[in-house]
Amino acid sequence: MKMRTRMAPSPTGEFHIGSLRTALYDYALAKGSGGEFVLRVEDTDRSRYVEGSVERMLKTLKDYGLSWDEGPDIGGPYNPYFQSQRLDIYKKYALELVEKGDAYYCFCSEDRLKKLREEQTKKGVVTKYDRCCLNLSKEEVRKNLEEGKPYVIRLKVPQNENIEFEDMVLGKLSFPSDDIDDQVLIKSDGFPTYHLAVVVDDYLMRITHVLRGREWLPSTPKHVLLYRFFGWEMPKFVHLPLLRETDSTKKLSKRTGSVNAAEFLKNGYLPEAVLNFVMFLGWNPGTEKEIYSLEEFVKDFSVEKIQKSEMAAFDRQKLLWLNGFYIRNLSLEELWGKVEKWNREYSEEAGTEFLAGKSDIEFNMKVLNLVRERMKRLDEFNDLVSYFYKKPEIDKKFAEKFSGDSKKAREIIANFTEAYEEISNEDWTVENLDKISHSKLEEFSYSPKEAFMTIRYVVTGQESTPPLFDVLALLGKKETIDRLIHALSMMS
RNA sequence: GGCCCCAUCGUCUAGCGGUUAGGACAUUGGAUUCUCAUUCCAAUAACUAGGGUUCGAGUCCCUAUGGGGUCACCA
Repeated sequence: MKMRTRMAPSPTGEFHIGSLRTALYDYALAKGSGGEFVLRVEDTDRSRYVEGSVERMLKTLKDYGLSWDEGPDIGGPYNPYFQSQRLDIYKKYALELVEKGDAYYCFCSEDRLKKLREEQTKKGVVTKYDRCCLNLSKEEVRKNLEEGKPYVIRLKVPQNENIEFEDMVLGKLSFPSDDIDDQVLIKSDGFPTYHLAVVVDDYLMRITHVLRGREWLPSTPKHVLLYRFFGWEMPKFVHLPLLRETDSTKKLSKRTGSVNAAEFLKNGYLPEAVLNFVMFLGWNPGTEKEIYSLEEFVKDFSVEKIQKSEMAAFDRQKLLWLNGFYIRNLSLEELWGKVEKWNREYSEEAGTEFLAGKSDIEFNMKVLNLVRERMKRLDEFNDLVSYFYKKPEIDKKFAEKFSGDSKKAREIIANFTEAYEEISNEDWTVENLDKISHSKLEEFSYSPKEAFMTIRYVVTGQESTPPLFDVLALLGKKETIDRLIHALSMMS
């Protein structure tokens, strides 16, 4: 069965990582069934509209490798895809409901509603509209309308009934209708609320499966009622687990890290890795496979395997591991491409310098090869390799700590400098450096640690680097000896 | 508070009446080693509690407890 899914974000801020998950599941369902994935902008709240957020959202989706068949940018058979451009449609349907007696005009002021809610809260009863305007006569309504009194249109929720529906994840669900408020359908500014707009649009756009976060579950009965009043067939509902931090029962929060989908890219995560990670936020194949490309995911994803648990944890530690895994499994060329791209887009913002960018590509690839398994994020590259491109700053005291005293440190450096000077340029290889260095170790009875760590530090300015002789071999004879001599002079 | 939902190693989870309760992350130990990583091997570690149903329950039912969602002219 061909499925049509939709992702319906509201342009009220940044694109949340949870929305990326919803989009991914929508995409997989549509693509996996040969159907269409549509994007629809739910911009019915004018007060919260954020300039440029639609464009940023589309870009983020593309950056993650997702595409859509219909949407605000490309249009489609059910134009337009901005709800703000469909006002007439919602109005028409709302009026149809009023006509049939399933909705009614309400002229209550927001002030009155607020007071009403406060009273109800104080009494400890369900907060809902008291139906003050339900029984206004046609005359009164007409008069109010003519006077230009602000109004809303409310759904007339039937009393004393259980509203039942089926969710594909949770199964049969039932809500007592008496707890459901007479939801506003059309706001006083003429815009529809979410509830009216989704139902109308999902129907008109022939959406077959509605995927959304679990927070929507309690308002689904309202939608069910709307489908019933309109006499429309309902789509399948699929409510997804909420996202939360590991070690916390709280929702995902900015304080513990990014929640913005685009920010992960900025922070050096690979889109493939984030996507792979996001796939498992509420779903898993029931097998032990956990590395998934988008294509594989589209093939394996099924609604049946979506978790029933309330929340799925966003394990940042695991995301980091996964990202490192992806980095290590890329070919050198692919990885270099990603490093370059990251630096082009984000290094300035991140405040790091892409020294390798000005250097020889062949050399760069060798450098990358040495550090790749030490990288968990793309942004770590620049710091990891800086000493290949510029002389390090070294600290005298620090250089001495490996051998215990300054005299010995100088001695080590001098002896190795001398030994290395005897190696010809052609013989300046990892194997030779290794052989000669070890023989010097024996000759002077240095421990491997004191000697090699001293050399490592004065040449690179770092305590941890790739294997020492790989580093020296790549750095070249001249550069290595320059640095050793410089260290010697500053230490004496 | 009302309504609704959920409950397995430290963490994320698999499990859909009979399993030595599986995997991954993390942790610890070992191998490799000049450091840091990587890689490989190994170890530790879980069914919230109490009642039922059943020959047999992590799995089905009830209750308690715990957690979460939601109660707007926001989505």
